[in-house]
Amino acid sequence: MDERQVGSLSFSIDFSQPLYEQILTQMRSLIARGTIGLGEKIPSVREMAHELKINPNTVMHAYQELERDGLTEKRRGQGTFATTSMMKIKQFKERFALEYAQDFLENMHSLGFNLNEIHTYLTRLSQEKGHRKND
Amino acid sequence: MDERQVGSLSFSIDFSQPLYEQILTQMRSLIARGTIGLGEKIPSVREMAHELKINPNTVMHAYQELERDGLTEKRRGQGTFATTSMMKIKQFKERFALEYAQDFLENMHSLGFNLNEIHTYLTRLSQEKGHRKND
DNA sequence: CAAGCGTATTATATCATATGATACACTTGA
DNA sequence: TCAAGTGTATCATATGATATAATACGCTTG
Repeated sequence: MDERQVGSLSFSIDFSQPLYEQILTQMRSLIARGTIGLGEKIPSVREMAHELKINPNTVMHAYQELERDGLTEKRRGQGTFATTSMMKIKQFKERFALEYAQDFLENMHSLGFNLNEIHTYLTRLSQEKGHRKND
Repeated sequence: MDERQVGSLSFSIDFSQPLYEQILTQMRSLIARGTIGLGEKIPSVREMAHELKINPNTVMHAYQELERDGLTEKRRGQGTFATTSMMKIKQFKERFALEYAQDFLENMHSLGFNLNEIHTYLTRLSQEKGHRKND
């Protein structure tokens, strides 16, 4: 694992996943959580590539996905910016939360757990971790 | 999507995932849920390959993972059998349930949801689906 | 108009995935 | 005994995703 700063942002890069997916996931989180504010400029393709020591094409790949997610808006000659639409971020979060929850339910179901057991399991796990700070 | 019978078992194969992963996931589920009983013989590598119209090597790949999971035992010259150990199945289920739950919590967390919101979300979703039969 | 943007193209390399063919060692039942 | 059915191993080959590298174009701003 490798922790790198790009401007005020921190990215952790390893080899467990495709590089563009790691950038994508972490940028999504930064925007969804509001660490990057509405309309705020995000690092340019070249800057990201240089700071993370990876190829600009790889960063491009991630940035194009962000655009499809509705989380960013690109302005030619200026750069890439977080969306100014709170609604788009809300929609993104709803969409992915739904997907994550469905996948989770489906996975647990395929192991033979029913809804009661799934709830019990998640409650137990989240209580174990529950003494961490709220955020 | 393509639904195929292998002996008394049904497999659905598409191109959304690697073939060996689809076999692996579905075999895991069949054993974890008890559709395939303790010590029961599972289809041979060649039979699976023939019925699913895929390469034996691809089936082998999946079967070797099942072995590592502790869900099957191979007997040279005889075939592959579901484990006779209820304990191993229980351990498998615990391990994956933990992994699925942790991934889910982490994913939701990265979207900015806190534990309360996660629970609310999952409850809402499982209630929507809740009128399906228990199984 | 230079510097910094996103974008496009072409080439190359590696790895995971999948297929195909063949062969070997083992077990069972006829 | 031996044929048939097992798991296993080893080649070769093909494709797609991932990543790098180099280069160039069009747009925007100071």
